[in-house]
Amino acid sequence: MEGHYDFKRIEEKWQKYWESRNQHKVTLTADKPKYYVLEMFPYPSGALHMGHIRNYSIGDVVARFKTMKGYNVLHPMGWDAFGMPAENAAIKHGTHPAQWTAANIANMRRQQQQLGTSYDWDREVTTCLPDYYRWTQWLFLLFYHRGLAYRRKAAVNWCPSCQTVLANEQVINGNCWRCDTQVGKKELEQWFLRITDYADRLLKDWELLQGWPDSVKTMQENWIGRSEGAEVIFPIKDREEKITVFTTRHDTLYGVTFMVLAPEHPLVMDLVRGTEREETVRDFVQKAISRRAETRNGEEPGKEGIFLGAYAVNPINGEEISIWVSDYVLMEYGTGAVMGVPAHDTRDFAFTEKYGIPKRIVVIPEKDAPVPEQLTEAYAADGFLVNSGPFNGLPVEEAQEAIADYLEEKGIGRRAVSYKLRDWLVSRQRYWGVPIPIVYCDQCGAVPVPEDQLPVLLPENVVFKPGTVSPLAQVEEFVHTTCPRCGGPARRETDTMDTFICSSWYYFRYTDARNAEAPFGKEAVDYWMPVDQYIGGIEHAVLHLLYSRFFTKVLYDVGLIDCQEPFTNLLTQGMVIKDGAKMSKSKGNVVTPEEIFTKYGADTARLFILFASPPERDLDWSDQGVEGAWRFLNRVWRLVNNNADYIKTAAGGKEALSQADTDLRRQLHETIKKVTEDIEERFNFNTAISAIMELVNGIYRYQDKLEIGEQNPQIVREALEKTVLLLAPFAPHLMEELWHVLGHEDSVHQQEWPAYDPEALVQEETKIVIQVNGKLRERLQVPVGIAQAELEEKVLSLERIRALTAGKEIVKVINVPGKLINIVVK
RNA sequence: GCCGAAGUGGUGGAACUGGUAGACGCGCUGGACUCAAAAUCCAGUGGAGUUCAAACUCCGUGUGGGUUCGACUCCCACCUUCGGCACCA
Repeated sequence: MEGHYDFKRIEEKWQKYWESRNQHKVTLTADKPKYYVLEMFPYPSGALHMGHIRNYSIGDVVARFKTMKGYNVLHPMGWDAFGMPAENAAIKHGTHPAQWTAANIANMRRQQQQLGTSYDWDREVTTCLPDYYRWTQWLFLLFYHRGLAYRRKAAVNWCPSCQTVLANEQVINGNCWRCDTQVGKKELEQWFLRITDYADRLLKDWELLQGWPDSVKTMQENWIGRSEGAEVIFPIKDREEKITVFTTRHDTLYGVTFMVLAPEHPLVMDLVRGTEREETVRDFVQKAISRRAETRNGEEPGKEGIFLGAYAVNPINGEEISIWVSDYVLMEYGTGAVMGVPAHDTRDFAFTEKYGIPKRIVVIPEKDAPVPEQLTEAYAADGFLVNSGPFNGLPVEEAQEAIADYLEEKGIGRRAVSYKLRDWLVSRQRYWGVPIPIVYCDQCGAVPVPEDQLPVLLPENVVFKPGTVSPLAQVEEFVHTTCPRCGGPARRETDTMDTFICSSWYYFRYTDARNAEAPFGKEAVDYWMPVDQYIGGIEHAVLHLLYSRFFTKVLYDVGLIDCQEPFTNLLTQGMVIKDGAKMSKSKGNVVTPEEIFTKYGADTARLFILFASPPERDLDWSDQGVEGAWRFLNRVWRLVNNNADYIKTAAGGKEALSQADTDLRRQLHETIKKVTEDIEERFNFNTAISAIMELVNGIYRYQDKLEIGEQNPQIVREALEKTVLLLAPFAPHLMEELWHVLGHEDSVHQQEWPAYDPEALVQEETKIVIQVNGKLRERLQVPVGIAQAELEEKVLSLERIRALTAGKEIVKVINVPGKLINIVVK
């Protein structure tokens, strides 16, 4: 036998075998418990990288394990196939996005098959094909008819490099999430989805998501940014209009000494129109707006302001306060107007310091303490009210209730909630996306394309030129159409949809991927959904994962599905890094799946990736670590092959087990227990694999220590077969091979997952650790059932313990049965 | 600034509910096999010290305190790294 196994031959052989048996095809089987495991589908960029390999290896272990556990497992794969890179490639190389994408898909699918993944390819979903995007359009119209999709003119994020707008979630630190270019603002009429309607439900359904990491929940919570407070209505002196502000600190209403409007606030120019301030204010506002467009997030903002010459009246005490405009107030949040309480808000404090506005303290930390003359910084913490009329002496929390009641009673305000979350901007000025199924008619306005006219096909004859806006707008045959309502001439919407819409519902489509009558059938979706285990990168914490939750809730409300959350359990895998940094071409630390497949095969790649670290953590790529995984697989291969004949020929009657037999058998069943728990409860594949390694070492040691005649072939056989079964989800090809080497004719992946035998775990003796004052001093082998009093006596009579306790008082003896005895002496 | 995660040998990482710190792998050292090497198999491997040896002692999980018979694990304060949010009233 040669030194190592022929992975190429073995992996190809069994991939063909599985395919020929249709082994990974899954159908709705109502009497079997289902399990839906899903890895985030990839963008077809051209080739898989190690992050993909990690993602799919984790998913495949879960899928194969659950299959062996008797579940009807849905494990599909598909392509998030619309998006910018295809269009950029078209501009650069002249290939059509459709062809470029199809070629990439073909290559990546080949690599996934090479990895040995157990996908049901009959359910493959490709978002750029009409049989899929037809239903994306259908869903868009469903949102539209429910008032959840609407068009509005707004200042939106604009990426000059991608030549398109972006949703707020897609702007990362002021830069485009895809190309990292700095994002600016543009005033455009665009389509939005009303995700803000679902803000509260997105926040409240956490109890359905016990299986999600806290980090992701916190990130979504911060993003939604719910604040409870009040709106207060301030009349303007000598004018009809009123200004409403949102505040979370209505308890400090008596401390208001000024008011600030956002530069975009409509009242700003109204207040100065016709006064000598008009020009200066207009200048200021324009500069503030353009400055904000240029300011990167993270830069220290200026808090520039200017007085408008007008006064508002504090409704709670009738005081007149100056009205200002400043860039530190945002039009998009709350009401775009803020009451200034410098003594209790750091931003207001800084503003008054700059412009010499007075401060008034209305909260002090200790009840009835003297009110300080001066403040060096704003006091934003808890305390008791002062200078607040009838509310003096109340603690902050009670004062908020009392003042809110008072505002509502007098009709000068009300309790209110405000969110940071904005509606989802979904228009994109690009070609390679789903056409928005809307037609504009001079007579009828915006008209939805009727369902029976779907899909609105993406035209193929498009000219790609760098820097052109909205390529679809240049395709005359596409743009010019007739109005579905009045039959008159009309123009099609030429923007396409954000690709995050495509990925917000693909997991539903998998349950019924070839349905031509509907996005999915009710029976299929109710059987398979929700996804039991979702696996992917944390970078989607507030993008894809938030959008998908939103979609699911809408579809639930419509009655299309029965689940309110799409993903019951979420595993966010860590990055694959090398030499302390994320793999990247510019750093020159890239290892490609292709080279590992060629040198070691897929099983080694999988085993290394799963062994090197637990899935949520970053994984440090190590060539020597890969070598170790390769060596281990060969060690198993050798062990099985060397014993195959021996255990077949020597299958005799059951004899009494020797001590070595019992010990090996105990180790085997302890390993089964541990591996099962590690996979099932914690996804700790690394410790599961290490336990199997120890077992393999144990079998080697058993055979090394005993002459052939002293060994028990039945025990060896049991150990080898179960080792192969335990390793099957991790190294599916080699274990299939070895399963057959052991004389079986069916697939190892269709076997039952081994159960441990509790009787094999029973020990006659156990090791007790003995401590004196908490320090390990001795170990003692004792029978399992030993009486505790007898054990203590035995321990105290040990020579070494007597020496250590001689002349000292034994204060007490701690006895952890079966484990440890600690003698406390003084 | 706020929120979250993490800091353990030369190294990737174990230690699950407070109970033998360092499993398993890598690397390194020694041995077997070989003409030799590769491959493989076996053994050793946290640091310092005592010892012919068997053994034993002390130190040791980012830092400083605390709780406890006993702390990588719990509490308080701090340091460092990574990630998210960032004028959100």
